Amino acid sequence: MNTRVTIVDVAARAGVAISSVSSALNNRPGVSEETRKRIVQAAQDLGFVPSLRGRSLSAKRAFAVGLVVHRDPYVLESDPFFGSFIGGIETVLDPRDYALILQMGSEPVETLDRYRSLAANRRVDGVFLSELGVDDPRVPLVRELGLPAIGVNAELDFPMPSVRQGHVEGIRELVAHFARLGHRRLALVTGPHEFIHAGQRRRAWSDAVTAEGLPGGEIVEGDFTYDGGVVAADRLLAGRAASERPTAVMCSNDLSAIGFMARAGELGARVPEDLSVAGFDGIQLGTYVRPTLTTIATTPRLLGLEAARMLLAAVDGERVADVDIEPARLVVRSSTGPAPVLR
Amino acid sequence: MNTRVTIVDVAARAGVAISSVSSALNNRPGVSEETRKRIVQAAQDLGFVPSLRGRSLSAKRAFAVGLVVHRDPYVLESDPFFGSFIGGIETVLDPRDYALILQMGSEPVETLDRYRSLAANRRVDGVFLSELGVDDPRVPLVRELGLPAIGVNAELDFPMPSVRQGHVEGIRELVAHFARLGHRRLALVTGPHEFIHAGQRRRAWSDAVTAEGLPGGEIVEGDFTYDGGVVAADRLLAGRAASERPTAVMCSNDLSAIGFMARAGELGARVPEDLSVAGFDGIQLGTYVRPTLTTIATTPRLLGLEAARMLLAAVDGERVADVDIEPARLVVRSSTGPAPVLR
DNA sequence: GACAAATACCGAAACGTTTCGGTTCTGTGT
DNA sequence: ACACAGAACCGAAACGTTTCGGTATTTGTC
Repeated sequence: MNTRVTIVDVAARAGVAISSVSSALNNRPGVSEETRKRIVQAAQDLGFVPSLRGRSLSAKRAFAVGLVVHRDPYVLESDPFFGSFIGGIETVLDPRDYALILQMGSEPVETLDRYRSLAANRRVDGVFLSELGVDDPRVPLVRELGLPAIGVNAELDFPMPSVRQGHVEGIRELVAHFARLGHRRLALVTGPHEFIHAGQRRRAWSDAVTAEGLPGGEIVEGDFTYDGGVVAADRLLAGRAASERPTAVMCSNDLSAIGFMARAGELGARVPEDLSVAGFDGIQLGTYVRPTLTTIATTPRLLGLEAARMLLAAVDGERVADVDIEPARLVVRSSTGPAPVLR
Repeated sequence: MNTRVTIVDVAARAGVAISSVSSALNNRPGVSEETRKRIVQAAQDLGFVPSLRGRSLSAKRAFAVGLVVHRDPYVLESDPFFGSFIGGIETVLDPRDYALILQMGSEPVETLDRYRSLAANRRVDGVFLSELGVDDPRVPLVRELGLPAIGVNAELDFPMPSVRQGHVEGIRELVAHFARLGHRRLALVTGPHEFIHAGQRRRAWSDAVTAEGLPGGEIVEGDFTYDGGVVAADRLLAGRAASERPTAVMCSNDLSAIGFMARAGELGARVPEDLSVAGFDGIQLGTYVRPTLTTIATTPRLLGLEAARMLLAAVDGERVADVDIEPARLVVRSSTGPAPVLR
């Protein structure tokens, strides 16, 4: 019973050749308006849906794109990024009848193999490259595999098209915010140096601090986790007199900022009275914790949307230009306040 | 240059017919050991990878399975479940050369359409049904579409094969834990009643409370979010004398428990001195907050692993039996303690 | 009314596998 | 020496589409 209706059924019902059906349904020229109507009608009557498999073989396309996430599941757990990012991707993929193939590799090596097998049997027509590392081995790999790819928040000299959300503006706003509040002793908690976006945020921070004419301040490396924030708070606050502690800290993502705040409280630093803390990302959780977290809000959904649009264009063989979406902006909430008066 | 090596190339090099190559490479009988070796060698020399598209068309299979997530991105954001769940799925899919197609629908209606189009062009060979609702419309739909499916944490009378992780044991352990600590005034914060697992946890709770001979206590409906926990804390604690407040509360997931704890603190209830709070899930965040969260720890990775194994079996036409994985167990941390002494 | 050009339509090949029926070959038993 | 079973191998069809070259038909021109 369950034999699907194919193009030959439609052709038979409309009394034409299958090539005509194909032309009619794909709006190719060379078929009269009259028969086109008849064919469309027949297709509709029979509930014809072109077989993806047939199309795929003939068109040499997979009609799918790939996203390989290489993260520890437990980091992913609290990661706001991919949910919204994927949501944005879907928005574009769906109307074009493309699908998203998701792979997860915890080990970096494993990840490379995923790309390799994705390419080997041509399961995808293109891939996203997100969470880029410095000298990321995936870049030469996809190039070698001849796989169209779009970089997400890549460096400016990235060798393939890339979509970016500016971080400079937001960070500059934050530093200005700190300066206006009278802070002089700043500190930064970075992400792991092997991620390029960690380095980007770090440089933007240093530039902004210099531009405001403030002292450089300490920089400690975190790891984008809650725990990393806790450890950073220990490094910057534990065993120090109030006068030696920084009064304003930016953490390179919200999760670590939240960990930082929690530990700061335990170490006797009240937020924001003694210490201002800000994050980066704009995750929901930041509006729930007390005090609510000042942050630089990103829009991963938009990033995904634009990335998908670009990838499909690249798959179609178009030359696609880099895109900069609306930069991440400062969102002031209650974890930042005036610098404490020194005794 | 980029023309892929196909089975005919292999056949030519080995000096045999393509049908023999196919037989040899798929370990079908009817080809001598000698020529099999020769064929395998030729395939290796040429770096032959069978085309998924060709196989797909011929075998009438997509070699992919689907997962449709229907959640608000912002709930997903803090959701530990899918990261690990998907990780578990991949473990099984990968060696079998299957891929996972992920779709996200925020609207329930949208979700149904996703399943429909997934089935219409046969993009997947089967799907997972997770986060089941009561009278979930997806069930009749996949049935009508003739799509193999596996339920995840479905009810016992679920009409298709399903993998479950027991929640009864852990909840019974938690209630016993509360009883042993001297708590008599209990309360439960549920999930939205339209999710079956919310109902399941609620019933298990009531049963366990009765079994321990404790008074029923209050039950308020939450929504699995941090905010829902905050609201529930207001409902149960605000404007009440200590003697009227519950002394032990279980929230139906960790995120809402964390929200509950935060608000409880603001309302002057110290955790765990005045009030014991427990969650359900076992997310990483629960080990970070202070006090660390007592919870009932689930293992979504195992759930995904088993679900994928079952789905592939179902796709192969096997009759697959339900599977119960190791139940979720109580993990006592520091958010629960002895009941306060009444004045 | 003849001829060229444009249009509508068709048939077959191509995409890369698997499968199935058929042919050739080898070896066994009589 | 012959029949015959079984193994090894082959050719072609099938899966469902798109594309391309070709033929028949219409239209337009002089």
